[in-house]
Amino acid sequence: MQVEQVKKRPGEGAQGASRVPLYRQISDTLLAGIREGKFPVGTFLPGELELIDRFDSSRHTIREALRVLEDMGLVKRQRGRGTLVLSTEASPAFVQMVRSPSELFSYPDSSIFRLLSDERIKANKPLAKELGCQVGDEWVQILGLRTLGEDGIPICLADVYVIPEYGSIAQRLGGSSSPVYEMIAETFKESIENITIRLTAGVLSEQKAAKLGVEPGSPSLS
Amino acid sequence: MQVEQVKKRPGEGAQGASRVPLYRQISDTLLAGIREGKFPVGTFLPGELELIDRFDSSRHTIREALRVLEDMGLVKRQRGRGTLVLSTEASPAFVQMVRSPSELFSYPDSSIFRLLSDERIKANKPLAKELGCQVGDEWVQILGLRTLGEDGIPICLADVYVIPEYGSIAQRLGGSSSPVYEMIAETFKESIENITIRLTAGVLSEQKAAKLGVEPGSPSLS
DNA sequence: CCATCTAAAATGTCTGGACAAATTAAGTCT
DNA sequence: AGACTTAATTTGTCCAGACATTTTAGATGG
Repeated sequence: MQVEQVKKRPGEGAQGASRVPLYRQISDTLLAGIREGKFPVGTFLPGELELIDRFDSSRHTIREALRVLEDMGLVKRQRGRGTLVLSTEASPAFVQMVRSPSELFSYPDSSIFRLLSDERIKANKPLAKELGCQVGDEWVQILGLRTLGEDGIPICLADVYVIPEYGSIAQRLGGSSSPVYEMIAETFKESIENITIRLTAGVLSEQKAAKLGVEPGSPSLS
Repeated sequence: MQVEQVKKRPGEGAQGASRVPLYRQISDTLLAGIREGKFPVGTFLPGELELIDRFDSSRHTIREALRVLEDMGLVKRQRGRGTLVLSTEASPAFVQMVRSPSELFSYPDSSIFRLLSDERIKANKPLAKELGCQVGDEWVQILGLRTLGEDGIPICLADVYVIPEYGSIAQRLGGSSSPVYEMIAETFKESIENITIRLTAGVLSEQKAAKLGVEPGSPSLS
């Protein structure tokens, strides 16, 4: 039905570019401007109306782009005033979360972990064999990449498969007592030992888990 | 067209209540519903269209409300699927987690982690693309499988790639202060947040690390 | 000169509508 | 039964307009 579609005008250049949302392109442009010094820290970004004119887009899109910068902590928006540039570097969300007093700055470990994907998949043959399960079983695949610094080199790629049912348990653990995490982590570390790796993973239950009626507290996972 | 707008309550009646934006009221209502169990964790919230009908507002407003919940880490939105309820509590739960001293009561979590393989490989094309490195770069692939009980069903397969150089640093970290682990763990969790996953990874020095002679104290990784 | 008022500017909130893209489930064909 | 196609559902992106609220600066009047 809607196949014919006029393709709108944004796609005129290249559909490759259209894969990146407009508001993203705009936020990237503004971000570059901030880093280049076009919009120094302490000054105000152009108003929304001017940005609308400059990027030839709707206000909603402009605001979406500005929201990206705001979420990054680069700007602060104030009604009646404007969009104030706060910083040129994105402050990783964890910075303000780490309320630990000292051990924070002890290491200039500016590694950043970025979640690549998080999706339910069904085990194909090779994966099923590796996991020792049946083909078609559902798993939750978590893909994450840890990089060093901003554009830094990649350090670690984590590819983890978790069964959905396990999610409910993990959720319970996370909800009530985190020390369990600690313990599991230690368990993990213990078992590996010679690698000094710690890992704990849990995924929240999806409707699947709800359907199965896995009540928290029932150790009847086996 | 904009039909005169019914003036809603902002006018003169209750300006106190009018201070709360509509999308905020909606998000609060949904939040209450989540906490009350109307939308259990693991299920999906009503679709946007239904919410539009239920709250008699525009889609933009509904989406704004859902964005609030998303930013709180309570729900996760996925195109084509819906809005999944992840948790009933916002993230602050993890704050006190790190500090909890002990109480590592034993949990009937008889999961066992078994190391499957641990070998150096060279990135092929797909892996290189995923890692964002060049083909041929060396990595250490760690394969582990976590099973439940002895012969139990598999629960989690971990496939981690770590650069050899990073191993030395991990060793340094692990050797001296564990708080760093804490921090990294927290970082990780924070970045993922909506999945309640924590992960830290490091690799003990192998002969390789020894050969490289990476002295502890040299932060010259970058 | 100073207080007050007014108007302009800027972001916040809200309503319409339309198409795009991803997911899922149903259906069809082999 | 299994693979492929189709259609329906759902969120993502984008546009155009309107009014509200806050802030700032200018104008006014004492």
